[in-house]
Amino acid sequence: MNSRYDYAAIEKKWRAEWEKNPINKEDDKKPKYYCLDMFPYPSGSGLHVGHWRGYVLSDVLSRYKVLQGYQILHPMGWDAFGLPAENDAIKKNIHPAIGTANNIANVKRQLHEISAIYDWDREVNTTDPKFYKWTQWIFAQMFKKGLAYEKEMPLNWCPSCKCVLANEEAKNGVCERCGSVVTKRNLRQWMLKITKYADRLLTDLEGLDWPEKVKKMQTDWIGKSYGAEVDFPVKGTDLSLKVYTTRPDTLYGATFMVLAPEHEMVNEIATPENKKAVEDYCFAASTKSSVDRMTDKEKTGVFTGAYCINPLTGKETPVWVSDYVLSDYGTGAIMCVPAHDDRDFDFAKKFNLPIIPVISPEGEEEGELEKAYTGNGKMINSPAFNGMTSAEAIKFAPGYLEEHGLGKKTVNFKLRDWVFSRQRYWGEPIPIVHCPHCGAVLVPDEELPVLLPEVESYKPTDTGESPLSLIDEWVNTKCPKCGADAKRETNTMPQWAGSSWYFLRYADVNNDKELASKEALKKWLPVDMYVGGIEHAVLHLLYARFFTKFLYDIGVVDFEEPFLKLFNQGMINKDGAKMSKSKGNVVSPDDLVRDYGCDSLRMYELFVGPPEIDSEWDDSGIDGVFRYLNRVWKLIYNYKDKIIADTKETEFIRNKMSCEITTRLEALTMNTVVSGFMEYTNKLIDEAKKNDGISREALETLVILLAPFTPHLSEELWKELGHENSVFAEKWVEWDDSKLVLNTKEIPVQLNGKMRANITISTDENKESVLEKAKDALESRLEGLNIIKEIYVPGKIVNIVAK
RNA sequence: GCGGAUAUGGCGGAACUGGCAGACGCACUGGACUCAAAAUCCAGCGGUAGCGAUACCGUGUGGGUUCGAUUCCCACUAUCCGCACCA
Repeated sequence: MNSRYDYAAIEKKWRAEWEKNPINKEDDKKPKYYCLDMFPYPSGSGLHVGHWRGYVLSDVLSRYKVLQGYQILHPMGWDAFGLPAENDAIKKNIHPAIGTANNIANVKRQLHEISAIYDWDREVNTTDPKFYKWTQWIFAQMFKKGLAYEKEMPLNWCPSCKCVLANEEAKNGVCERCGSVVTKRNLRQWMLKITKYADRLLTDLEGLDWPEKVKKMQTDWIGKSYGAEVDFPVKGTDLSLKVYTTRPDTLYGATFMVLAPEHEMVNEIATPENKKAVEDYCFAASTKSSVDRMTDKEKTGVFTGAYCINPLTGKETPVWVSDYVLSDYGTGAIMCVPAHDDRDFDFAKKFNLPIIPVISPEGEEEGELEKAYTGNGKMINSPAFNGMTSAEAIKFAPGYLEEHGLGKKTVNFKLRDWVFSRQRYWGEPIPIVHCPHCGAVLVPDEELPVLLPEVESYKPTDTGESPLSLIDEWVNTKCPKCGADAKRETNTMPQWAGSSWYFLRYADVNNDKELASKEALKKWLPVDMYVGGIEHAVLHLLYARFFTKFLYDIGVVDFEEPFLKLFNQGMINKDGAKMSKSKGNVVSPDDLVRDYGCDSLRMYELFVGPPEIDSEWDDSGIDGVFRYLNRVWKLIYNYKDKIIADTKETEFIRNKMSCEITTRLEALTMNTVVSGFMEYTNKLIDEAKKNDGISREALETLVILLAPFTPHLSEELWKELGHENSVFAEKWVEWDDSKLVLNTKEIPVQLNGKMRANITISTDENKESVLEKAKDALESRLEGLNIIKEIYVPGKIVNIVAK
């Protein structure tokens, strides 16, 4: 054994050894553990230390589970469709498939440096026809069930990406990918009916072991609300306007109505003298950017000239049009209660509309309202509800309206259907043929995959058509149903398609009969631990849950939730900013592996801070971990031939260490695991020096505990301790609870709550004796004082209260 | 605007159910080894006063509960995150 810790040689040796003899062997006698990383997009700039963080964490867990006797599925793959590869292809004039393959090769090389126990035989790649065959197949099954449909409607259009965006990709009216301001465009697109699953997506969140934050984000995104639909007859016609409200209790206070500019009845009800103004307003609204529509706080609007009748008061309510009303939520029309809604209040003030309060705040005088009162209170001016509180009325009102045939109880969701087509080349072709006679016809399952054809130019167009539409020989085909001349769908699927189900494919990557066999799915799924960034809280994670639920409904999988436990690792920043090539603050793992070794970097990735919090990369921080591993090396080097029997102290330290490391590892507080290692190893080193020797149990415990974190070092030291087998063939350490306390203990003594002395007691010492000792220790300080109270918390602390 | 989270030395951060605040590490200071340096080892390292034992102050701010509060309660401030005209 070398006196120096030669990490480079050790790591090279064991990596080769594991290549020949993988430490994770499939064995159906063992329980399974599926530990999954969110698979990366193979970008050209490669991995930085921030990417390592999650991968190290999941690998530590996987190796820990190996030691606990599980068979592990810990796979890796590539989410490789998408715009960057396509844009890169346009720039370099190479096929995106080639650029993608190059990037994969590079990132794969970098991933090898982590020494994770990935099973590369199970690699998946979303751009591989053998894979996207099944992405298309899932779409086909959705089509058959009526969950995939075509619709023409105003959609989010990113002028820079030149394609439509899903609602989830256009938060705040800005493209999630490139930050451009999104415009609205009327386009015919493929939609997936995710809204049909809204309730299940909401209620099933409850049982998941996920961060509360993510559950809340999904809950808010789904946005379930309870209320009522109320019909307002349009004066002088047979028409009526349907509105949705969550505040049916305030119906007596509804003094006007507002329609979204896109509402279908706008034209119908506008009076001739107002028609021109209304049309002008609606046209202006249609050209306004989504951002402006969302952020303009100043209300605008136009009167239609029409009036509705408030069904409860019988009074006339003028009907207005304003772009603060959303056309695609509720009914696209609202009743306005300016007294109790901020937005309606602003509108009423601006256009001088009547304000009638119907809720009176408790204990306050009625008077001219300066702003809307949105709190609870007593119902007033509301014959049917007077005497109730607003909380009572809100429950009572829907039933009352139903009884009188004025409306009905309803729930509404913010979640919209998923816009599922993109006008770009580098994605899965949608397996549809458009026939002049039969309409949209599915490509039969047995003809899948519909291969992505070669094309001259990948450049997107401004027309809302995919580059695929330029390839006549591909576009022109026969209708699978009637054989007539027909055209292929030229849109492709969004980037999220493959990632919505890839975790199923790992179970059975080579299957060409099914997306995965029933047996394989039963064996490995669902995912026990899913590790990845928070940025997918409502995108990927919502889509994947939706796909899983659909596949459950058609009998492909037998579970409804794909990811039982989720962990979001924080980002690693440098100089206070997210690492990026353009900022030049990228820290490369390659250099650190060269200078400190993989084991040091693995351990430092965990030590840098609490794993769920964003952390700042500290260049010299890794020195501390490196020094620590050198101390471990020296401990074994110096004492492996000086083995003595366990002393009371080492027995205590190794039991305590086993207990602490395991508890902290289970809690995923990885930074404290590392500090725990340092703390207890330092203690063992002190003991070894004191006794000029140390027990075999102490050294072996340390080496096994370290194995998931520093696998190469542990293997080497395990061999140095005289073992033939791999350390990963061992069992995870156990400890003896009865050895977690020593028989004597030092406890603090306080006088009036201030720490004044320490006393040594034996663990079973009685209260009287402890207090006696404590008072002795405080003797001089107690002179001239009267003891008022004596507190002893057994084994913890003594506090004497004296005056 | 609404909702959520966080606040501890020069820095990253520990502290289990209310019980020695600052574990562990970085940086720094002094010492040993060395011709010298690096590496390593030893010691110190919240603030103020003191040669010193020690004393007082100290977990964002102000109050409260308690023998005892980083931890619980109330109010406030700052920062970060999510949502944002969803009726």
